[in-house]
Amino acid sequence: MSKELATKYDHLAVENGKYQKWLDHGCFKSGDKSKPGYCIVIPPPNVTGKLHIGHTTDESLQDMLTRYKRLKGFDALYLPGMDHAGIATQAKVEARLREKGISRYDLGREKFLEQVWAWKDEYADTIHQQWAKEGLCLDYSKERFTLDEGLSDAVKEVFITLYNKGLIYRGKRIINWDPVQRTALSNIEVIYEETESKMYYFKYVFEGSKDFLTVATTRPETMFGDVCVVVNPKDKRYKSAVGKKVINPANGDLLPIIADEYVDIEFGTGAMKCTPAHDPNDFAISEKYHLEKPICMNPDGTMNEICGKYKGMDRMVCRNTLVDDIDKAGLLIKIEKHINQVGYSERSHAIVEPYLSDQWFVKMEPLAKQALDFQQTADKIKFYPDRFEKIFTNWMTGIEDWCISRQLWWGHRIPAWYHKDTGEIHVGKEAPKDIENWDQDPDVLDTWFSSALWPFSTLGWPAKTEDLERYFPTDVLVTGYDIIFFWVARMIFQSLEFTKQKPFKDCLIHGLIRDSEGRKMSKSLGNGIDPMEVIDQYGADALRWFLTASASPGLDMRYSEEKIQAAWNFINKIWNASRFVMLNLGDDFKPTEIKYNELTDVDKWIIARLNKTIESVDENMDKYEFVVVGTYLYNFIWDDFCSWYIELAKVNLSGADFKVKKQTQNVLYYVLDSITKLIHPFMPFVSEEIYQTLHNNDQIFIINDKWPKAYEYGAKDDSSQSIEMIIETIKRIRNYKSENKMLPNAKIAIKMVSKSLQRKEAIKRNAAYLKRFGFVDDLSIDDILDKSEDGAFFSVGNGIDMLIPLKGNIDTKVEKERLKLELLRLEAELKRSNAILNNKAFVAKAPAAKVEQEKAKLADYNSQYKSIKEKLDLLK
RNA sequence: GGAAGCUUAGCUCAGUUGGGAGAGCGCUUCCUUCACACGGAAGAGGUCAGGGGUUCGAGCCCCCUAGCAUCCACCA
Repeated sequence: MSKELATKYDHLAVENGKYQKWLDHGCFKSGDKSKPGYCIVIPPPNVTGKLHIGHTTDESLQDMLTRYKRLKGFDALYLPGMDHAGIATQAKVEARLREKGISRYDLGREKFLEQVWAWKDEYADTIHQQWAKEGLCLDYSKERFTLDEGLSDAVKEVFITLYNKGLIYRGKRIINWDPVQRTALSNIEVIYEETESKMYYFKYVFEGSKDFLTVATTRPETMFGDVCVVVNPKDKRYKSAVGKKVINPANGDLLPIIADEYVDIEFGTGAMKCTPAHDPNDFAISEKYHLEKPICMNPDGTMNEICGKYKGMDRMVCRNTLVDDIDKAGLLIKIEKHINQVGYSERSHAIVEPYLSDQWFVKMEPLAKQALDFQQTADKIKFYPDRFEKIFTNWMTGIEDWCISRQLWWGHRIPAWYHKDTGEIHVGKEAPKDIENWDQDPDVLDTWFSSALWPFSTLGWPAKTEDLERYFPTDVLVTGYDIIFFWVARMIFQSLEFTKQKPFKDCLIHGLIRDSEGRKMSKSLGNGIDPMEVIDQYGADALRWFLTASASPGLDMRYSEEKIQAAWNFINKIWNASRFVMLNLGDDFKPTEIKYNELTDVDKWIIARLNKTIESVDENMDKYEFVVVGTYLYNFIWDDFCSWYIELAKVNLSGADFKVKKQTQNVLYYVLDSITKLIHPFMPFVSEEIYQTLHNNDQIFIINDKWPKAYEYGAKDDSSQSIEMIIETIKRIRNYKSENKMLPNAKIAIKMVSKSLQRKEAIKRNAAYLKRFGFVDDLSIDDILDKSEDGAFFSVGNGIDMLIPLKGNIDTKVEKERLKLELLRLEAELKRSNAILNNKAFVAKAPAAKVEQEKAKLADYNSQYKSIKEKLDLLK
């Protein structure tokens, strides 16, 4: 052991430089064909800025799984990449330009895109540095970007194929229009928020009459686009009105009154204005009755030329001005407060305008059906937790067509050209030959269109590559529930359509990280946590342990610094335990073969505990139950290994028996070595540091080693009763001293009593531990207790009693009370145990092992009860 | 309106086919013993939201109620 660990865990010293070394030694390279393949693709972060703690959560889980699989002997590929993030990135770059007083239109498309690419390079760089700090074992030789050549080709391939199959079409539909970004949005990019708005009631006077009917609206400015008033045919109030005309108070136009079942008699006045170009339901009515669809707004949300004097006004200004004017004309009846759901743009937070516009759509019904059918097969994607499958299938059922065109510049240009004269559409990878006669569609595709292809486009699709063959379908997708619709669902139907396979076998959904008060982290609240600051302060290992080992699948978790500190403390504990081991192995230590049968009881005990831990960890890693894994590791390392084994081993290490010492050293080495691998997926840096130090070699890397095997030593049914008994006895002694206000290190005499030769032998073998940790200076072992002997009496269990002799110094009254309490406790146990065992249904139905276990407990309680009862009777 | 969650110790949360209520932090008492005081030892603290049901047995399964938060849909 030429290199020693520092006395205190220093995360900065441990983590600095390691990542580069891993890269230099190709630790993250994939492609070893002698092993089975395994693959996780990173959910590509947006190149809009820095990674936040949500990314770190995702990535910690993915990295943990990849490292685990590597140790398990897989050729595990963790594939990196980033997303161009159309709207988001363009908005950032536009905002930056705006500070200089420049708009994208000033620059023009080409110059503007140069600016965006520069931005992309800058932030890609930042993201790379962040991944390094997180310690992600990404294979950078396979890194992809959604706008790179291969992926762009995949996008074109998909677009053209779907177009030719009739699953992509261009049409004039009501879409969600963001007047700030000046682009169409898909339905899920609109966030509905309950908003207090106003309901305006206007008089619509009948043509040639003074009578009127009342129409209510929340958006008066759209009245310039009205084409009729609709009532329900069953509405008696308006029976006679149908077929007549009323005057639009906004512009004096005559509007026919028509009848349609769509109108809800109960709502408002029962008379609805119909604005086909600015409302999806009105649009449907206009289609049904072949009505005009006049548009009254410009793309930037100002009123257009059909609005007369309101032309050029912003829609909200127009609303107020128009209402004033109508009021002056005596046609305003009332204004009421009205709570309704208003749609806001996810990115710009502008109020979204339903707007009639020419856009490209993906026809969802056949694709959704394919995905839903697939989930009925045995080959279906497994969601963890499985309730998210329902979220997915519910959404896919009855889903509307996906608007995929965006009036932006940053993104995949739609591969469609329109003939200047004939209007003919050409869709293809290349432009038509007589390009001078054609104009390419200026729009780009929704950024999620390319993300949807990510699991296979990154592996080379549409080419039939070796990687695709080897790593696809990918093994698990890890992401938050907030993007199931945006991304997960779309990957599934696109993958099924184009590869005829699922994109991933498992889908692991995690929750969101909230602040310590349970609020969502957001820029406006300023409550976001920068993962890089946390890493600087506590280390990536501590942050990763917190993120992976304390979050239940699918549930949100609160961030708090105390929890990170607790994680740090745990690592510090591991660090110091490692220090202890290395100090006690010595500089020239070379492990020799562990001869299991020659080990002391404590050595066998820790190996039994290790075996059980490995078994449980394996089982729960495969179920993605990381909290359970974390609990097993924590308890094993802190309680079993640090609190008990290291302490007990001190006896072996300081003893005179060289062979015992050497074997215990071997076991310490073996267990610590196993621990480093067990924690490696969670804490890659510190585990590497300890591993290399333990092996006295900084040119070997833990990730290339093998995951520990349960029962490499010892058998499954090995009993570790003798050490459990020793531990129990030590606890009893400590408790007795504490209760009796004795110092913990007060010397004490004890008498251990058992009729079993085997148990007496076990006590004799392990007497040194009792002496050292119970501070026992006089230990005697007997077959039978002379019940008249004065002292504090205990039944330790397992047929062993203990007496702390007090030779006349005992307060008999107190001792009697203590024993009575103990009897009461045992009586309750006996009652419970008997009740269960006397139950025929239990004995018949419960697993045999469970029944046996209960019987053994009952026997033990009985013997303890008997011992104490006898002793108590003698005191009377 | 529909769906899927959550409610367990003072706080934050685990609790894996139903079989003796757990952890971290905080709190009390004691201990600077040669891995660790970012530690060790011993403790206190819970009618598992409430009510009903199934079962020999329920924190866990079923039903109802209340509170909290989420997603989807939506009427002008």
